[in-house]
Amino acid sequence: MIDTHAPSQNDVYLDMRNRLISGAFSPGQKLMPNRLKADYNTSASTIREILFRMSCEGFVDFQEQRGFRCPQSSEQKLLELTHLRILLECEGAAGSIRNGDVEWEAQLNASHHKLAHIESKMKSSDDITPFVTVWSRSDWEFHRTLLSACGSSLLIETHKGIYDRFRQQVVSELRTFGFRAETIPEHKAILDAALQRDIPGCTKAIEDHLRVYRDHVAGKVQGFSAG
Amino acid sequence: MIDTHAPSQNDVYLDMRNRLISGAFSPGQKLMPNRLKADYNTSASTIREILFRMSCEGFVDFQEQRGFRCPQSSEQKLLELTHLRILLECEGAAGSIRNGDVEWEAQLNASHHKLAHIESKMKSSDDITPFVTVWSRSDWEFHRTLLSACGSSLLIETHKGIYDRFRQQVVSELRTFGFRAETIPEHKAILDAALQRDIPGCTKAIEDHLRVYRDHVAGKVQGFSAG
DNA sequence: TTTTCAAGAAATCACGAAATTTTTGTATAT
DNA sequence: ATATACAAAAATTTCGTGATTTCTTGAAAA
Repeated sequence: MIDTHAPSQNDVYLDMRNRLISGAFSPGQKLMPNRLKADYNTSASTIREILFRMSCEGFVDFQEQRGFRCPQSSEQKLLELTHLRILLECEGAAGSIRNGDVEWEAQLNASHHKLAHIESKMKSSDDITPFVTVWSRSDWEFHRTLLSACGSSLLIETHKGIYDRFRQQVVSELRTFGFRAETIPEHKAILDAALQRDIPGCTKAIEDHLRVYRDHVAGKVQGFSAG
Repeated sequence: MIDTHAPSQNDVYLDMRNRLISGAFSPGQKLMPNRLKADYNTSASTIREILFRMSCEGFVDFQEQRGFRCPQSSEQKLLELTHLRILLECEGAAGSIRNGDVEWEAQLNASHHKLAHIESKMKSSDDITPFVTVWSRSDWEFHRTLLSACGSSLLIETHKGIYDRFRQQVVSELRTFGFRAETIPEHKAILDAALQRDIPGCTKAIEDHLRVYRDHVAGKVQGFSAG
């Protein structure tokens, strides 16, 4: 956003959404159109409109006459988000396993390869922060590809919304962005089961991958650090 | 909307949403703020903002620089909506069965009683149109109550969004609003299984209740008329 | 110290006009 | 007759303003 030209509404939308998801605002923080307009070289009305849009999707809280706020994080929210993400992701993966062709297998392989590459570098690194942005994108790319052949664009869209809100919560609660050393074998297990067309196995692998967030909430897990 | 005073933004939102769901606009029809503002005695900007909100929820289509449209109906959409509705409703019902207390049982009984009352009147009536509005509300109330004790407000909200879009599609494809004579025993089966805390049975009853829309799409069912 | 209240500051909301883009209709050329 | 170019009309998007509401501040009373 250095260009002096006014960016398109959609650019602003995408950037704001990204900032929200990646924890650029602290939970509960007020999001004021009059302040934000400076960041994008547009008017307050435009920002307001965009904030409004995002409040429907759950990325910002909105109260009439009280403006917009970055959503408060809570364990309950993360629990519900995890629960729903598991449900949608298992259903979508099952669909892809049933319908996916060789092209899908290839794409899944490719996205996992990139993800594994980054994750192995992160594992052997003290500070993961420089990787976090790329890893985030790769993790999404892998999970997105997993569902991409399920045949239901509605399921895919719904899952994306939940996935992003899940990420938003994880970032604000765990400053690791959700990366753990264990994600490496977990992602591998998902990939293998999917390529073997093993629906129950894939379902289980996805549950195992995300179960940790449920347990975290339930207070059963202490360590969340990477490495 | 006869009052000359400007209604609150939320009133307009609710009414527009209702019109969209109940088929007041034909699929593909343009939704222009400049036209619509007359219906509500507000400005075009307000209408625009509301339309934006609803585009996030999927009740209207939006294209940049091209405005808003009532969504095109398609069999594929109904299929995907049905699929997702089954998934969410089964999961939510299972949660309610696990967590629901006596109060939940009572509410479920009450909402089913009202629903059954209307449906029996509709069954013995030639023209169902006068009942359609009340029936719609009752059907929603029953299914909402079914999930109300599941413990996840996120699941409830997500389900509501899908339910409403499902209804929107059904209305535009089948002018019966989705009522069939068979819904009466189907609703009863759902109620009974839920009260017996029979999760597999309830899941199956829900699937049986909604399966007909899948089959309709697949061309396996001809008659959709009520009675 | 805590609570109440009022005045000032700040933010939100609805509105309509200006600017941009798309669509429509007509004339011209191939 | 079809296609292209151009102009007029219509619709969409953006943005600044004023009215209304909410939030903050600080002094007075309990």
